[in-house]
Amino acid sequence: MRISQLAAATEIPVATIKYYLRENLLHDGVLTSATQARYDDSHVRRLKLIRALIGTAGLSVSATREVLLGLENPPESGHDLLGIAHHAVTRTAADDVDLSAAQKLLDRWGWGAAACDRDTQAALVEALHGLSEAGFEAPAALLDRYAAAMQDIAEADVESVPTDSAEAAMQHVVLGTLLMEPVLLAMRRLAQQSASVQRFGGAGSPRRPGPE
Amino acid sequence: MRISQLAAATEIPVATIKYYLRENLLHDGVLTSATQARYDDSHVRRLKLIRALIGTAGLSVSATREVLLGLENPPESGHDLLGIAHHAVTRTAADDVDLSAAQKLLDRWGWGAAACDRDTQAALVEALHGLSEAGFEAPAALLDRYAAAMQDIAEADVESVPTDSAEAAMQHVVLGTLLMEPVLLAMRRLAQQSASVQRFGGAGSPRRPGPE
DNA sequence: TGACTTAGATAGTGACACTCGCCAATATTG
DNA sequence: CAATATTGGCGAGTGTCACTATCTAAGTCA
Repeated sequence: MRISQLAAATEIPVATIKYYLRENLLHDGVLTSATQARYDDSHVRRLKLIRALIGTAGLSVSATREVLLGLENPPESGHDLLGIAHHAVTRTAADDVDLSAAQKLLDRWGWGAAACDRDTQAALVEALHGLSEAGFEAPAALLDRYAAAMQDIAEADVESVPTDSAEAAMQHVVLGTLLMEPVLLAMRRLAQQSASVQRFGGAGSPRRPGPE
Repeated sequence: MRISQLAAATEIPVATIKYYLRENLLHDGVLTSATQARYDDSHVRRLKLIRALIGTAGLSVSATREVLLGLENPPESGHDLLGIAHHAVTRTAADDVDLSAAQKLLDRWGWGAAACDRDTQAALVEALHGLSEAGFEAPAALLDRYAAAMQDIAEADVESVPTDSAEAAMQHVVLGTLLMEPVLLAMRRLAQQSASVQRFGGAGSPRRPGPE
């Protein structure tokens, strides 16, 4: 398969494929001469994965590179693999962030504070900070309810990891973590719309207050 | 309060405040002369809100403008207000998107397909498509479990909307929708880490496979 | 009076994800 | 074999975005 056929098969412009090659997101094809290389199915699959990570999951090119690298050189532990996925979507926290608020919540939810990544804890603290800065004080009961729901989801996540093949487990953990996020957010919005209709009545569609 | 004091109070550079003024995110101060204006507490609050929407929630400047506009000129129905918030985080779907997959899921989850916004449905379809393109086929049972959890969250969302003041309700719906998303995602990651330790054992921290 | 601040406008910056154009070397086609 | 098309590799350009810097005339304050 030549690059133009690869482009046709994936609907990605040749220039973009070349860019991904340069950025080491996509492995090189086999050079058959100085100006020709062969690509195969693995390139097609890889490109689809790249587009899903960059497009659907909204990762940056460099975060995508790290995730792909992690998939190729998997750590021994499934837990560390999860760390790679989480690291890709969580920006590094400053050293002086106060995590005590997060620790308190983790303790309350029984999520063994020690086991949890600093950066992810910082992300929670920052998100809650943004909320309160905007004048929204989330009642503890509401957060608890959210936490219970997310714990349920996380348990489903972890339970659904296949144990037979290590490679399948990796794919599953990383993709399930990163690509499922937009699914979950879309689900929440749809569920909100449904609940909102029942609560407020469906005066109009969410987008249009009525006939124009 | 002059602009430099406003900048000091919010820790936002003067140049950035001027930019927000130009972009109509922030209302003008009261001109006391051709080159002086007074700002007050409402500007401080507004700036904090803007930063939360752009920074925490990750909205674009133009989406932020639409949300703020919606907060100022509230629609009569709470449901329409939710639509404004959802519209801000959901890109407009093409006309020819096939929503039948979404309809089927909405029916199965009892979320009254008709009541749900087209664009949000399209976002779900697209997110699921990205997942399968990447080679991750989510079992229906897993999606059902996710849906149940998100429904629980959405019900908590809608129930927690205050009914006394219309203004408070607006703030609540919009901020609860937009600013809570990063909170929920951080919670999921932390819960995953906790569940992962219990499943795979905590061989190392998620970020570091071991002592270096 | 003179140093400092400001509104308002224009232009510039850096990051990001591509996208384009070029060239020499090949491959394909007639 | 010659004409045409394609390719790898590389440097440079594009458009978008959220700022950021600079300038000027007009003001404020000590």
